[in-house]
Amino acid sequence: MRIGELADRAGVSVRALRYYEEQGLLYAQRSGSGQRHYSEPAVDRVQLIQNLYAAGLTSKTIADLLPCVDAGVSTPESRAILVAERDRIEAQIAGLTHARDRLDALITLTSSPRAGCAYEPS
Amino acid sequence: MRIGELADRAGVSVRALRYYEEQGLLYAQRSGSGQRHYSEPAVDRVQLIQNLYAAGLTSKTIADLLPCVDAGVSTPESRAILVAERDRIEAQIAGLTHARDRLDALITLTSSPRAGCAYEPS
DNA sequence: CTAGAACCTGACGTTGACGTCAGAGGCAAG
DNA sequence: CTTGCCTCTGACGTCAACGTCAGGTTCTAG
Repeated sequence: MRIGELADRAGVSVRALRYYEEQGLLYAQRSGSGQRHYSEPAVDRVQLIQNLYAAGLTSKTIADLLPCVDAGVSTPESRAILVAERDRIEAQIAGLTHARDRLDALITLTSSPRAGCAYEPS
Repeated sequence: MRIGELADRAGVSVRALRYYEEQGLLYAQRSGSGQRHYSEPAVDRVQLIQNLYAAGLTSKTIADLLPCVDAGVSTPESRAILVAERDRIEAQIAGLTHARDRLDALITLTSSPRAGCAYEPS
C-alpha cells in the first residue's frame, strides 16, 4: 500500500510516517519513481511506534529498541533501557493516578455545595 | 521565603516559578526592592501545579481551574473542563498501562532465550 | 489525454515549558 | 566596604514531533 493508505489505516498523518522513516523507525520499499510502498505489518508497526511515543519514549529510544523487537533478542544495554522505561512509565502512571484522584476530589468538592452539610429543600 | 528557597523546597527551578507567575498560576508579595516573597502554602501550591503539568494539563487550563480550587466552587464550564481532563487522564493511564504491558512482554520475550523451549546444557 | 488526487524532496514554522545569558541591583558577613 | 551570593527584568535559545508551504512529478479515473 502507499503512504496515504497506511496513514489512514494507522491513524496518523503522512508527514508523521515520513518523519518516522527519517528517524529510522520505519522502512519502505521504493517504486521506480520513488514512491514508498508498505506491507501489511507496517500498520501494526506504526501503531506500536505511536504507542511508545504516547508512553513518552523519544525517537532515539524507540530507534534503539526496535531492532530488539525485530530480532526478538535484547542486549544488556537494551534490557537496561527497557527496564528503565518500564519503571518510568510505572512512575508516570502513579503520578497520573494521583492527579486523577485530585481532580475527582476537586469535582466532588466543588460541585456539591457544602457537601456533608446537605440540606436541600426538595 | 524568597524564590530560591521555594524552588529548593518544591523541587523546581527558579525560572519555573517566575514562569508560573507569568502564567497567572502563582502570586507573590513583593518587597520594596521588588523581590518576591512567598508564604508556606506556596510550597503545596507549586507541587499541585507540577502535578497538573505532569498530568498533561496546559498552563491555560490550570489557570482556568485554580480559581475554583481557591474558591472551592466550580462553574458549569469549569466542571466540564475538570471532567474532560479527568477522562483524558484516565485514557492516558490506559494507554500507559498498555505500553507498560508491551514493554514487559518485550522484556520477557527478549531476555529469556527461546522461552518455552528451554533446554540449556548445564 | 487530461484533470485532479496523491506523492516526492527540501525547508521553514509551531508550540509549551522552561534554560540560559546579559546587565543591573540588593543583602548579609567579615 | 567589598566580596559573593541572591534576585530582578528582558530577551533569545532549545527540543521534539510534527504542520505547512513551495515547486515539481506521478498515478488514476473518465
